[in-house]
Amino acid sequence: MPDPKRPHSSVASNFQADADRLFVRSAARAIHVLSAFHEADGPLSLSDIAMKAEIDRSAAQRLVHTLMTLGHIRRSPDDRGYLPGLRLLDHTHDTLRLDPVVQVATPVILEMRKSIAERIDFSLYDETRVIYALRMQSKRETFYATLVGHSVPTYCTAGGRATLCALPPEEAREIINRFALHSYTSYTNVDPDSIMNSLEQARRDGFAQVQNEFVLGEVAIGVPVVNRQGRPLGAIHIAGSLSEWSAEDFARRAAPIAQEAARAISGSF
Amino acid sequence: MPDPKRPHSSVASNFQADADRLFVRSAARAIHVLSAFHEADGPLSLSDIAMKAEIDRSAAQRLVHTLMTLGHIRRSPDDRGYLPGLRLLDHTHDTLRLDPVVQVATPVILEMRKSIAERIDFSLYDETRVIYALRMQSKRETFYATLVGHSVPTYCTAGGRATLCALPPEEAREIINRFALHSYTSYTNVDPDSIMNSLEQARRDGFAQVQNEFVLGEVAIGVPVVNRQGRPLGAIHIAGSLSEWSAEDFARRAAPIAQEAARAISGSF
DNA sequence: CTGAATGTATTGCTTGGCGATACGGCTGTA
DNA sequence: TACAGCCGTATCGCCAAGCAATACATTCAG
Repeated sequence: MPDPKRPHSSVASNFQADADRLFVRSAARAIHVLSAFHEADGPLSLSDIAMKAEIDRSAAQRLVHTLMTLGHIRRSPDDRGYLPGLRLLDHTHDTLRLDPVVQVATPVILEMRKSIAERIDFSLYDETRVIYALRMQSKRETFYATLVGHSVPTYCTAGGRATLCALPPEEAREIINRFALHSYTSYTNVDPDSIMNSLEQARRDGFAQVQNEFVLGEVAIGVPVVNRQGRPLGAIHIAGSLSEWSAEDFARRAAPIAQEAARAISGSF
Repeated sequence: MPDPKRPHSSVASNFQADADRLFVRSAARAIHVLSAFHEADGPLSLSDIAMKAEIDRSAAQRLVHTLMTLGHIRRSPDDRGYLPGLRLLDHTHDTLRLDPVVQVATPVILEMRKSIAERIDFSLYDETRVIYALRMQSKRETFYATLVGHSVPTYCTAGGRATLCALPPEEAREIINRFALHSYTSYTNVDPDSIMNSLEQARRDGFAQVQNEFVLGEVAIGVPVVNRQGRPLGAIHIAGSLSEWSAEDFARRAAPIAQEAARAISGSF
C-alpha cells in the first residue's frame, strides 16, 4: 500500500528566495535532500537525490556530504547509495516528547490497552493527513502498521475523518477538495459530498467509523482530540479485523473507550 | 588577512568550513537549529535556539523562519516559543521503513509478542548508544518507555551491552572510555573493567542482562543482531519488572526467545 | 514606569556557496 | 577486452546569497 502523498512543497528553494529575504536557500535545500527519501523505496544515489530534490548534482554532493558528517544521512549497508541517517531519530524523539498533546495523550493511551486488545493509535492532525505518533499493537500487524511517522489521508481513514468532523464543514470541504482523492481499495469513498455526509454522521455519533476504505478487511473507529476552541489536534483510533468483528459490534465495544480517552485529553488544551 | 572581528561563532560550522570545501555551513546550521531541541525541555525562544545552536540571533531568525515555512519547526500551541515541527516525523518514517535491518526485524519482533507478554524493543546501534526503533509495550509503561527515537547509553543497558559484546574487546573498551559514564541509579556500573567483565559474561551466555542499572526495578535481557562479519547492527531486548520476576527466572524465560529472533534477523546481513 | 524579554524587519558588505567541469573506479554488456 | 554509463569524489573562479549589525513594536514582570 503506497503512502499518501506527503507534502514536500518542492521548488520552494528557488522562487521563494527572491521574495523572502529571510529565507535561507541552502538550509531549505538540505531539508529537500532529506525529503527526497519520501519518494524512495530503497537507497538513493547522488543523482537520484539531485533529481528528487530538484537541485543539481553539485549541490546534492555538497549537501549530502554535509548531512553525512552530521549523521543525518548514511551510506547503505551494502555501500550502494544513501539512506536517511540515524540522527534523524533524535529529532523524532524531540518532536514527540516536546509535543504537549503527545505528553498528555501517552498515559491515557497506555491506560486504554487494559480495556481493549485491538490496535490503538494516537495520531496528530496535519490538515490533509494524520501522522501516527503513538502505536500500541495488537497481535497481528503488518509492517506499516507498526511504524511511527506513517501518515494517512484524512478523507478515508477513521482518525482522519474524526479530525475533519471537528472542523467547520466549509473548512473540512476545502481540505477534502485540496487533496487528490485516491481509491486505496474498491470501497474507498472518493465523492466529496458523500464524505461530507460521513462527517455529518460522525459528528452526530461522536466518532467516525471506516471499513475497508483504506485497508481491506479492517474496521476502525476514530475520535477527535480537540482544544478548548474545538479545533482538532489529533485523533485516537482503534482498528480491528472484520474477520473477528461486525462493524456494529466493533463500534459498540471500541467507541466508548476511545471517547472517554479523548475527553480526558481534550480538556487540557 | 585573518579577520579578528569575527565573533567566536558556531564551533561546528566554522572550523569545518575552512578545511572542507564541500561543507555547506548554512545546511549544517539548519540541522544545529533542529538539534537545539535535544537539550530542551519545553518550547524554545529564538534566543534559546541561538544559544544552543551556537549561532547569533540573526542566523537563528533566518533559519527558524526557513524551517518553519517547511514545517520542520512550529510555534508552540500557546504561542510561546518554538517546537519541532510535524514534518520531522516524515523523516522518521523514511528512516525506519528504508532501514534494511528494521525491515527484516519488524515481523520477527511482532511474532515474539505471541511468546512473551513483557516489553519487547528493537534498537539500532550507534556507537555510544542504542536508539529505540520498534517498541511493543506491555501493560505498565512510562512515558519515555513508549517513544521511538529514545536513545540510551550502551554501557549500562541490556541492549547496549549486547551490541558491545559483539565487538572486539578493544573496540568496546574504546567506546566505553569515550563515553562519560554516569550513574543513573545507585546500581549503575561505572567501572570500565567491571563493565568489560559483564561483556565477557554476556559473550559466554549469548545474552546480556542488566538489573536496576538504568531504571530501578527493571530487569532486562538483550541479544545482539549482527551482520555476517559479526559486527553489531542493533539489539533485541526484553524488559520486565523485578517485582514480578527474579533475575534468573526472567533470563530463563526471555533469553531463548530473544536469541532465536536475533538469529533469524542476523542471517540476512 | 522601566527594563528585559519576545518576535519582526531592513540594509550594505563580503565571503560562503555556487555550478561547471574533470577524474578515477566500478559494473554490466557488447 | 573495450566501451559506455553509472558511481562517488575533487577543484576552482565568480558573484549574489547569506551574513551580522541594527532598529523597532510588543509583551510581560517587577
